[in-house]
Amino acid sequence: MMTTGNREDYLINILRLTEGEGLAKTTELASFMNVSPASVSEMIKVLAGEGLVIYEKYKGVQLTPIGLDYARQLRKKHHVLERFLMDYLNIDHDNAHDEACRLEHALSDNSAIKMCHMMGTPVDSDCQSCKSPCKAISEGEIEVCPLNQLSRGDKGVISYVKSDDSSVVKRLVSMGFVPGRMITIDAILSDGGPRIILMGDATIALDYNMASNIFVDINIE
Amino acid sequence: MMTTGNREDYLINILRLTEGEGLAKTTELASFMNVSPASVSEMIKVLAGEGLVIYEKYKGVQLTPIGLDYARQLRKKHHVLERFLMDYLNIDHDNAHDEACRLEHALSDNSAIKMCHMMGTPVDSDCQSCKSPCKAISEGEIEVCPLNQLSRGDKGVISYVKSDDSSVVKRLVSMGFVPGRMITIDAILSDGGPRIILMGDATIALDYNMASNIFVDINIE
DNA sequence: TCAACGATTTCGTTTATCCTAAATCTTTAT
DNA sequence: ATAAAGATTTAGGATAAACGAAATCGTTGA
Repeated sequence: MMTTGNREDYLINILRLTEGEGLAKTTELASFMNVSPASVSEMIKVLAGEGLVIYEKYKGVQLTPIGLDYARQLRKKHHVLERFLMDYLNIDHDNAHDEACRLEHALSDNSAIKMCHMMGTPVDSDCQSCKSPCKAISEGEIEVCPLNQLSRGDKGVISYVKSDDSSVVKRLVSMGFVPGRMITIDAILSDGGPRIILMGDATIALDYNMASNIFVDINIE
Repeated sequence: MMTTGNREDYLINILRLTEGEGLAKTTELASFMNVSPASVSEMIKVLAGEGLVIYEKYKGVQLTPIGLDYARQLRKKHHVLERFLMDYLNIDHDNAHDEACRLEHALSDNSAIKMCHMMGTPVDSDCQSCKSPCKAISEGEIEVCPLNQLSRGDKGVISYVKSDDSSVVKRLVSMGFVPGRMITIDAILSDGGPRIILMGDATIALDYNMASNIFVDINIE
């Protein structure tokens, strides 16, 4: 099941062309991937031999269920990386896409899932782990709650940070509000006012609205 | 200057073995990289031909200034990725290291720098962009900056207040330094000296270190 | 000094992937 | 229906990188 980065490129591009149904033609794939039709033809044979695609000569190629899983997993990695590059690093879409195309082959499944969690649920389309409720390390009786709704003394672990405004997420992350960190509400200045938060060795004052973007896992008895 | 990921592995491992000075022996490098001495011998010749290493047969190999730059850049990427995987995704060191070894070849220079910025300055050793003051999170319109680094006349809105010492945060908050307040730098007494700050109707003098705990959003053109 | 042993390089192959050119299949226009 | 046009595959060769085995270098103990 461990194919090379190259084969992976073929798989993900077959998925892009077929979206799971229908056949991709050799020439189509070749121009899409900027390689010669001859190369496609050869590689397809190899992939077919590995059970990742079904290939009928002169007809076209399509993914097997196994190949489809594999390709979707790859595309999920692509998406999560692309979003990270765009939302957290301010890279424009075209460059983010190109870079994600390279990085996707090197990112482990585990890291991809953790990145999804870290970013809330920013991955569109078929990212299973991100469509399902993204609770970080679920166990027992846990509830996710926006940080601004916690009371003085409440403790919890950051589950995710989410906002419509990506710069808000970036700022919070750069302050250290990342999934997995434990926080405690030290003080609340007024109902809609700033929260004072303990996180690790730091004490941080955050305004009510900012705090509403941080979602915290808290234990319930 | 665009070598393959493979050549990059050789460069970074030569750097690891020599730390910029001295020679790496063929066998040493071979066992370090888990390849045969024959492979090392051959690859080294190629790298020498590209001006990235200096090679004296039967003696050993060392990086040229160009190769050294290249390898250090790679190692910087490795570090920033490793820290990201460990600090943000909670991956243990060994796995983070292995994954960084793969990802480092696919990460652009630009993204590496932006990741350093995003993470504050968590990258140790030779990460130039992280040794220098890490300002600029976004190239967009807003930048978060510690108050003590603003110049006379600068205006901004308090984004958050942060300190390792919670009594410091409490004191600042009790003075009125809470997220959302607008401030202006009225005067700077000396480089590392007190700042005079206008906030609402009040004028407040804060010492340089205290001011460093207040983070301000400023607009940039 | 010099022979033996370990370190290093060279040589001949292998694997993965690409390419161009030639051969072959499919489709379509008359 | 069928031949030209277009799509696809096969053949043959290139390149990057690896390996094992054989040849070669260098050092060191007697």
